[in-house]
Amino acid sequence: MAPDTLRHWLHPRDIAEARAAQAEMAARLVTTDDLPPPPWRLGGADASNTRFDPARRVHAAIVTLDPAGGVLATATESRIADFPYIPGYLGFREVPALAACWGRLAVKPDIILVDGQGIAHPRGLGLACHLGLVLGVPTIGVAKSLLVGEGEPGPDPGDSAPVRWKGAVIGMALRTRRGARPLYLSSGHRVGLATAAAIVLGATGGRRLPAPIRAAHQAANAARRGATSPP
DNA sequence: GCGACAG
DNA sequence: ATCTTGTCGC
Repeated sequence: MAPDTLRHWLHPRDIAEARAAQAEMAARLVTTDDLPPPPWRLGGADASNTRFDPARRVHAAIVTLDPAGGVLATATESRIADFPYIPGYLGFREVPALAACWGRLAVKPDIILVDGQGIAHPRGLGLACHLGLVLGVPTIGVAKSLLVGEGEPGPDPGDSAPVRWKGAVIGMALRTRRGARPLYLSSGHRVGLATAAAIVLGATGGRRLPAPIRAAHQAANAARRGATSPP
């Protein structure tokens, strides 16, 4: 893509431009499987924010795990976000820092599990889609709550229910652990929903969140704790 | 106009 | 997102 297109996708000057960038990206999104053959190295992406400064400094992390779950590589990036947190526009706040993490990550994963929505988003372009398009890498949206749509799975691990919104299925509510709130999965980029569900369920290991997301969360928190300057 | 609202 | 360790329960 042209350099200025990347600027547009990462640093819109206002909401109108951000919406236009999301429309461009949505037109390029691939929501069916376009993956290398397994086994895959799974990655996790997440960001941590500071209390009392919720709309400024972001601490992002991407980790790579081997098929057995061991951490192969970690990269973090702490910076002042140039876009505030606005529901529906999270990508513009977190993707620039996550892209910096990707550039320094010593071992790249085949698929990234992203802490946020994929296409289960008002304009079909959640954080996972945004990151996948900017990096050109397969991604899965793994959210802990819904932004749009509805869906309630049964109580047993593995139980699922479609997430429906405006008459269409946009994702899947998946119970990964008994007694815990479900996860909401949706296609990010180049990964279909069925494959996404199999991958997430296989990486759960008895916990609510899949291992790559947990590892990324820990790395992002560690970056925040260890960050210099104002907490 | 009112309420909802990933992280 | 963040404030927070131990504690109650399966």
